[in-house]
Amino acid sequence: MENFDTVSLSFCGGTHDHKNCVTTALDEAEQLCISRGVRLTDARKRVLELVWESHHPIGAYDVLSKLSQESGKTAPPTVYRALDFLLEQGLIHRIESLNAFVGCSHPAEEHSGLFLICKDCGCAAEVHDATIDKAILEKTDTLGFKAEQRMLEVRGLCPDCTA
Amino acid sequence: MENFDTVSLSFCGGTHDHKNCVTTALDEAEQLCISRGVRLTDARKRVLELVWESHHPIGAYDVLSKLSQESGKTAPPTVYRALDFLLEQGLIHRIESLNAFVGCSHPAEEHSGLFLICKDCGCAAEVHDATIDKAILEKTDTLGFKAEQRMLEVRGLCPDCTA
DNA sequence: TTTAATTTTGTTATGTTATAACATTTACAA
DNA sequence: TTGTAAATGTTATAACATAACAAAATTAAA
Ligand SMILES: [Zn+2]
Ligand SMILES: [Zn+2]
Ligand SMILES: [Zn+2]
Ligand SMILES: [Zn+2]
Repeated sequence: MENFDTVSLSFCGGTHDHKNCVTTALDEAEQLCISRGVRLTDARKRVLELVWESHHPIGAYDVLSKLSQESGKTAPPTVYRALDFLLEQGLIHRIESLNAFVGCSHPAEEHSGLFLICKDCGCAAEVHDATIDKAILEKTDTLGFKAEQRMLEVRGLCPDCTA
Repeated sequence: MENFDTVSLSFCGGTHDHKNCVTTALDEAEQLCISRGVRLTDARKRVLELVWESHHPIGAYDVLSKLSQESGKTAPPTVYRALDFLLEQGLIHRIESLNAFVGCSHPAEEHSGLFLICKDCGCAAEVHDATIDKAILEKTDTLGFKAEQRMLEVRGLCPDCTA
């Protein structure tokens, strides 16, 4: 977890077989839910798939309109319930500054990522860094603040858009 | 900028003369705007005051309803324009995970804070840490990502609510 | 000091994101 | 198979934010 993970990196540049990313993610999600004794229902699985199929963070209402196209009229709670489930299970992340969601490529381990969001091409890469994690933890500990959840998002230009 | 600043700390605990905090912040804002050649109009100043008067991050529509109470019917753009101005000038910060705003107590220097948000009492403290800043900067630099804006928010329990 | 340009504010309407509340169906186990 | 819990459907509404254009106020120029 020390660099851009391959999937996220590919979002902003070279070609890759993204279908493969999606199926891999869905398979892993399926296994994970079984091992946890929770139900990855068809609706939830389809929402996860739609999030993964998007090459950018996707909003709840974009998911909704895709669902409506394929399954007829669908209402917001359907989507939000699925997204909530996926968030709880760590299968997706929410990007607060975009009100949007991205798939997580290592849902098995609990973690807080750093999201690099390109203001030009719109891609969002999830990266991890132990030094950052440690620095934040030490600060909150020192202050007597009991941290439970963290969001770290950086807006700027990705390598592809800087050139 | 190494610890909880006094103002923020006081939000979650002991009593303090918050009126004093507000007037200090308003005075500093006034000076800063003059020195920058931008106009802190009555409307903008009043919104800044309302944000400061709140002991918690305050939402745009809460500001709106206070304005409406005192000045008669007011529309959302009035508030959002003022908030946008204040954000541009660094006089307030936006907490993305709450869709809410807090006053900044050192608007003269450009900076990115770490916001500690108590899920129990709702207070939000802005703190700063050079180690964190450096760790994030190094990571983005290494990845060739040109960072422009950073959002770092931690949810949990503040010292007062932990006890 | 009138005029012109620019900035700020007013106003109406609408777009976007998210949840409450309650009914129905489905899955699963006793 | 029947009771229970979980998941989904449905309707309505809440909460957050901006587009577009008109009017007023400020500033700069003539
Ligand atoms: Zn992740
Ligand atoms: Zn880019
Ligand atoms: Zn600040
Ligand atoms: Zn607290």
